[in-house]
Amino acid sequence: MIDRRTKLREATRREILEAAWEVAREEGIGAVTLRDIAGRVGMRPPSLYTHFGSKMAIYDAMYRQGWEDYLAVVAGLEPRLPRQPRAALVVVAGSFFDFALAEPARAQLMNQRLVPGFEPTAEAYAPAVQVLDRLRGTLARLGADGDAAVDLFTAVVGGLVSQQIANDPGGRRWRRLLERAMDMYADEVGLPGPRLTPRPGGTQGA
Amino acid sequence: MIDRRTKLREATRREILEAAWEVAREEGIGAVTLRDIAGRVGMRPPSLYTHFGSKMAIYDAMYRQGWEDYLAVVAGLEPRLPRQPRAALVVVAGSFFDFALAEPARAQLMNQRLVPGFEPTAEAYAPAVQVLDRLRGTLARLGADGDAAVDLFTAVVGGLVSQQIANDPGGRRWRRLLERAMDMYADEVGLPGPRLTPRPGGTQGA
DNA sequence: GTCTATACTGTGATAGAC
DNA sequence: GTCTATCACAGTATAGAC
Repeated sequence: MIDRRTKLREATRREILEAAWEVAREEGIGAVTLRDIAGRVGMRPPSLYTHFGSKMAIYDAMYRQGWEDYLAVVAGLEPRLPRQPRAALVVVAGSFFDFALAEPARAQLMNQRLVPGFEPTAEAYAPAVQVLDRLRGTLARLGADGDAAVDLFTAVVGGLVSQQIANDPGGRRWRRLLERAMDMYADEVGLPGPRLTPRPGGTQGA
Repeated sequence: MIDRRTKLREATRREILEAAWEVAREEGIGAVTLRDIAGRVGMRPPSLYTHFGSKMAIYDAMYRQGWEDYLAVVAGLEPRLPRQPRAALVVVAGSFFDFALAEPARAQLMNQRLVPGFEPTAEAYAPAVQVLDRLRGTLARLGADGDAAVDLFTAVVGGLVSQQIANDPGGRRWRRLLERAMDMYADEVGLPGPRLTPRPGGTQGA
């Protein structure tokens, strides 16, 4: 039964989460304090405990929201992936890269263990698992089968993203390597099709 | 002039750092408190300020020590690298991987921004730069030239390490992919020599 | 120079009045 | 549901004992 009261509660929760994202964007995900959040929604800090059981519960809801948002991105992407496996690979990896770089604070919460002591609950982790399941299916359809292929993919894309955030925030130094990295990966797992980028030593050398 | 007093000071600093590493190992790098450290060395928390200007200064010294230790590993490794470029690649990447996995707390301090607000000073960052310079030289000697080759290498190896720490701590799920990842990388940058691992689809398929 | 005692500020969290 | 008041604990600063 969803009556008016629970709807109002939901609205307040959303308002609190939106304020938390604002603080995270401006101050960094680790610098979020209950006072900052409360100030933005016009509450005293203890009042937040009416809506969230703890600060970790707020992080948990943010984590879940981040993965739900990206799950929506992936779901919208899938029906219109390019037919060429390599081009599709670039679209999939690029969507993750750009989603992460659009809000580094969110990406750090979702992918790194930037908040000491924070572990997502099973419910909050669920959409992340769905994203991984979809990825597994997409890779298999493109011709990359098996756990190892998935693990290698997440390592390569995740590595590019975290290098970009850590060492060239706001730039594109590792973003520019994404197409080449996908060619490298496609060659390794045996995807068909011509390379999208020239192999550096191959074309101009001997 | 290094008299007895400054030597004692140095010893105390080392003792404090060792205690800090202990806490980091047991509780996690983000859970280190001055009270914990002080307790282990038999001091009151404010006394630590005689030896370190702030908690961040302790993190800074730890960061520097971590990279100095790994620099020593790399320096000891270099004279006896295998002649085969691919085998050498595996040794270099493996040394980083194993160094990181031996103490995840140290790796998180060194590679991720796990401590909110912590930025290494230029002095502490210096050994990290030296490691990167050596890596650049080593890769070039093996036949992988240019910034892109270095950036791709750090992304791949860093990605494997962070996936391992985050998603399979204590296991070897991504560690097992290291040789194959180095073959993949070697193929991409055009290193000579036969593959160390069989290409999955190539040998048993058509 | 080195450490202690004390205190100040800010944090997440709880209890109880309204 | 929100408030005030309060707590325990964090990092930090300073004054003073030795």
